[in-house]
Amino acid sequence: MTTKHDQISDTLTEDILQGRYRAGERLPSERDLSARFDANRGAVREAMKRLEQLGVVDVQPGGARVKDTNQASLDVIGHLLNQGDLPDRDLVDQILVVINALVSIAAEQLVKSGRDIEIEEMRGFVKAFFKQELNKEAHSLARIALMQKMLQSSHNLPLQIIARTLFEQFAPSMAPLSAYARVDNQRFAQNAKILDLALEKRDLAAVRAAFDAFSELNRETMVAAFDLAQSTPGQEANSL
Amino acid sequence: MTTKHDQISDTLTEDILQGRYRAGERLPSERDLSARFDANRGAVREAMKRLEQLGVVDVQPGGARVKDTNQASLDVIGHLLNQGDLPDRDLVDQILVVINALVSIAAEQLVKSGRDIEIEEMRGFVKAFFKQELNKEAHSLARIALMQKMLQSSHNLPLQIIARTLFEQFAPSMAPLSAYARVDNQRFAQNAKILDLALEKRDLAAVRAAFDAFSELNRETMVAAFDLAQSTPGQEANSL
DNA sequence: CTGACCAACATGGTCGGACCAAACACCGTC
DNA sequence: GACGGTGTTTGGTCCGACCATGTTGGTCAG
Repeated sequence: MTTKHDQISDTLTEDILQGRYRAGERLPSERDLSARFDANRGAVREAMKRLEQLGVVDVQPGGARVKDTNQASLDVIGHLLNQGDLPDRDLVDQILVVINALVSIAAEQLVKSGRDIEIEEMRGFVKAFFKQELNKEAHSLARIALMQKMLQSSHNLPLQIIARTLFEQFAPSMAPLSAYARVDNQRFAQNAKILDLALEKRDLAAVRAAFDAFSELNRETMVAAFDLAQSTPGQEANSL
Repeated sequence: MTTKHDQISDTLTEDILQGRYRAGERLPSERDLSARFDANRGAVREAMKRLEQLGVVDVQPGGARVKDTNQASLDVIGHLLNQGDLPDRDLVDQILVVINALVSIAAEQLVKSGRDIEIEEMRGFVKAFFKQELNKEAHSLARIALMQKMLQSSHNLPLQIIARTLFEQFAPSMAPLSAYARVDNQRFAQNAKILDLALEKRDLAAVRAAFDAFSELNRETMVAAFDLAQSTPGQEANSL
């Protein structure tokens, strides 16, 4: 069982994100909330602290007011994705754009100032795509490993934090869609070879171009899976 | 006066980020902490909730364990910047890299799918740099306005959230450095003209290149100011 | 009727003490 | 030395209370 203050904060977060409380509006008092959730005020307060840190609410003496979504913390993304049966398609696309861009920066940093060893290690991950007989799961794991290695090699803390935060919220929402994914191994292999070559030469522009192509292919794959899932609804329960 | 649980969470955050508690180590119990801070356990619990949400600590029945920095939330950046007299130079550079990249993505999105009106509005902000008689403050404001307009035009929520979060933590740390900034108005104007032209044509590659150059110039300016400040210490108090 | 002022009320912040279930540490048993 | 049980510690929750401040509504002078 999850803790009580987590239930409270989750419920309130959902309420707010779904617009049941408009931005600027005042939330019920802690005493009212403790009555509504049949909980002690202390538990409610802990939940409020969470909401506050999530950036969806501004707690002040006199009352707690709801903030606008775009003033929230990055962690709201996960909540936004979990609204409804399927995540919002636009949001999914936006996240993919950002993730790809972040990994692209990491690649750039790697080429610019990475050690030779790191480049070599990176090429090892890229070479995983040369083998075209990868099945769907192995392919997915290889893509994730590649991205994570890239981020790690960037030696850029904010970059790593942002990417991880985004990814952690994104992955669970996309997991049920893996059944619909269709990966074009050949195109991935093609792109991987170009990327590998660019890495070997440490050609910044080439790496950038190759990696963007790689990312774009990745994004297309996921968006296609998403659209396919959306047009074939009602199979959420038996995906496991 | 700040609230008590804020003092507690700030102090503990600082302690952890400065390595006084190693990753994996257990934090003192809530009861011990409430004694140390001469506070009620409820206040400590609220502080712990904040630390937990900050991602620097993992609270579980049995004890609270310190997490690794790169598992933290993006909000730790501000705390990391506030350590010591002057922010860490590498971290500052990393943040600038990320911010520039984010705004660059926004620019890309704008060119790809922005409405004509938005492009025009954007050009208005770019044109602000044509006038070379801008003083330091006006120039700084113009740069910020340009970036924010760009992010807003991207219609990418995660992007906006990330950029805002980063910027909000970054700006206060950089404020005292504005005195050391030396802006090369001419180069900015030059870059602005190229960027303006690229925007007019909606030439994606050109916009990207122009904007990257613009960002790089921006970054150079700030890093230079930073280095100058670092070599001229002991003037923190009278900067206002 | 309008506007300024003031008192009563509501709200968040803090406190002290208490109980529970689960995790942990210790110790004797085998 | 490995194992199991027990007592302690820890976080999670509850209750009731007090304070300072913010909010609200009503009163009163203009």
